[in-house]
Amino acid sequence: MSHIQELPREVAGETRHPLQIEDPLADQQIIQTHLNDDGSTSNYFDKRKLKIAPRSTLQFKVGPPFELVGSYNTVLEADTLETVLFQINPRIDRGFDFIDDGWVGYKRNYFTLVSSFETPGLDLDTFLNSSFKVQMHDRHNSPLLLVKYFAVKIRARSDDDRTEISLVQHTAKRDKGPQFTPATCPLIPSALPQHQIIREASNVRNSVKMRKYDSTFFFHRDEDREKYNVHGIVYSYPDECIQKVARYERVQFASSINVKKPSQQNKHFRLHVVLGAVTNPPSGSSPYCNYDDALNVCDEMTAADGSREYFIPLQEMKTPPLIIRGRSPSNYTSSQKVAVRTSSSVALSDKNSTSSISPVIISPRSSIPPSLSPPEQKTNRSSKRRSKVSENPPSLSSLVNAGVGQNEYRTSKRVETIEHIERLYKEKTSLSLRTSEESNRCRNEDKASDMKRPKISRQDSIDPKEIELKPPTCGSDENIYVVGSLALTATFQSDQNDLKLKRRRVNKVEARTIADAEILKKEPKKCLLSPKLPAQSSTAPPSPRSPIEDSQGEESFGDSLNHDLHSISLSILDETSSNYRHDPNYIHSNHENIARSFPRVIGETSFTNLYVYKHDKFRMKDRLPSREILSLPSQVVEGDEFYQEISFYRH
DNA sequence: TGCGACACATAGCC
DNA sequence: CGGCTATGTGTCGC
Repeated sequence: MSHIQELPREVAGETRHPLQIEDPLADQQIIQTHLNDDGSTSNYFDKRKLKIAPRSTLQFKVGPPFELVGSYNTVLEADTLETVLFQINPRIDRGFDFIDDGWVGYKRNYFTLVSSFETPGLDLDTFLNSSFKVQMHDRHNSPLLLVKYFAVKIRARSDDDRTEISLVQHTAKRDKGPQFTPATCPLIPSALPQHQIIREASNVRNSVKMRKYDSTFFFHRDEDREKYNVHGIVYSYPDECIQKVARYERVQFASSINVKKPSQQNKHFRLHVVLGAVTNPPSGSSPYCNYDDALNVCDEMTAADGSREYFIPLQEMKTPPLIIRGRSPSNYTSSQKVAVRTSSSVALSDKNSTSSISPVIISPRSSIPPSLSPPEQKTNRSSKRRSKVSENPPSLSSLVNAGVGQNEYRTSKRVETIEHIERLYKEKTSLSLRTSEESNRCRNEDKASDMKRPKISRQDSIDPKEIELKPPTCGSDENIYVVGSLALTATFQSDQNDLKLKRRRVNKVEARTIADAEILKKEPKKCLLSPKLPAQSSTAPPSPRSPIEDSQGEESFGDSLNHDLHSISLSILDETSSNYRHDPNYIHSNHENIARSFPRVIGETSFTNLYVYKHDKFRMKDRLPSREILSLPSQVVEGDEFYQEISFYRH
């Protein structure tokens, strides 16, 4: 089903909010939410400005779309000699945020890249029972080589000087476990599991859950031995358990990379996914020795049994340029940094507390005067550092929370989570939110600021319906307080019942991004043509339901999806115009109590791999001109000419 | 200055 | 619910 068809008319149709869409303040939204194909969301935020807990589901997000680099050598079905078509199906599921029109990752953090491949027009059983030969395009006399198996591998390279960049992978044990280079992954054709499935399956240890996901990720050829031809390719794969999806999790760029050019400009990197056919070397002299180094046509590998194998590339895709932020402290903090002081855990655990007050104060790190900071403790490596939370000086607590009472102080290093904030609402606790400047002002001019904002008091309960998604205004409006993408507008309106109502509506809403609206506006015809391949449409589940067959007994996809949506429901908006812009004069109506915003311009195709299937050739089409900066085309079709960027593999 | 190593914090998993 | 696990990132010291 096409996203486009689900578009509410108000958004798809016309230029309903042209001014709002252009609002430069939209760029300052702290969290940009994008609806993924499967109904889950990707929440993009700048880690300089917002710290989210390492295990938060908000750390999962769909990364940049891949574009075709090229298709290379040809594979023929051995009996019919028909050409086999291939389609790599990659996606990034963790580690890259869309910030300021660019895709940004962190050198220290993991990313996840998953990929499957498909053979359009060739069903799986036929594939498994068939034999395949690969023909080298650049050698007239090249023999047809029998394909042992198909495999994908990933590579990274600098976009500026074209050098290859090492990738490293960790196990879940990280420092305590081994490091290794992402392996070439033998694969059989399969659809790519949806983003939500990758999330759910990311750290599964429970055997029931492992079984639940087994058929999604693995094919066991020996479980149905009679069904498959022992001469089919399925029996030349190296293992009984064959992966259907390559999951490269916990991947990082080599720690030695320089993320900036000598000029201090950001370097750009790209991640590549290469599908290849793996063969044995032909008997006698290897015809590849010439190719390997000079033309980089194929790579020699060593099989598990020690024999030589060759990886013959068939197709390659790559991301748009990626910015990698290094370890510089500036990449972890800024004057705009949003941190949170919350006693949520206290409020949540201290059921006996008579206080309903749970302040959440946003302030920059710099808002804590050094004199108020806990005294520095010089520690040796041998002694554990003390907990920053448990040893907060009470004097600071009383200062920061003056007039609030028994709330525990949290340092600005504390992680903010949307879940935290939402939980506070759910528990009907109060909260007050501040921008950094506001926080400072509050401490320094407490009474004065209270007078400036007579409607808001830290003792008052703030109704969730007063929450709006707004850009951080940093004091431009005294009645707006910002937390993440949330802004509280000072008002006395309060109606707890509305919350449940809104939540329900939020879960039903078919959210669209303004991005989609804008792209539709600019390129209505191109966008209405589905960018998806027929194969993608036919292999993808028709609805956001789990494709996993035996899922009883486990939390359903829908349930977990609801959790996920629930946790970010405050970011999910309808098409009301007031949700698209910062409007300090906005007056709440009963109709629209929870503001919702999708200000970032990200088109649907930003998250769809950029290729089209056409005349037995894959071509990168010059689509999405308004956002072409995201993915400079590696291939351009102009008239009958076909221009292609030089790739890892030259032909 | 940047990196390896260790440490802390915190949500998810079981 | 409590303990364990995984992972973003703070920090030390070279």
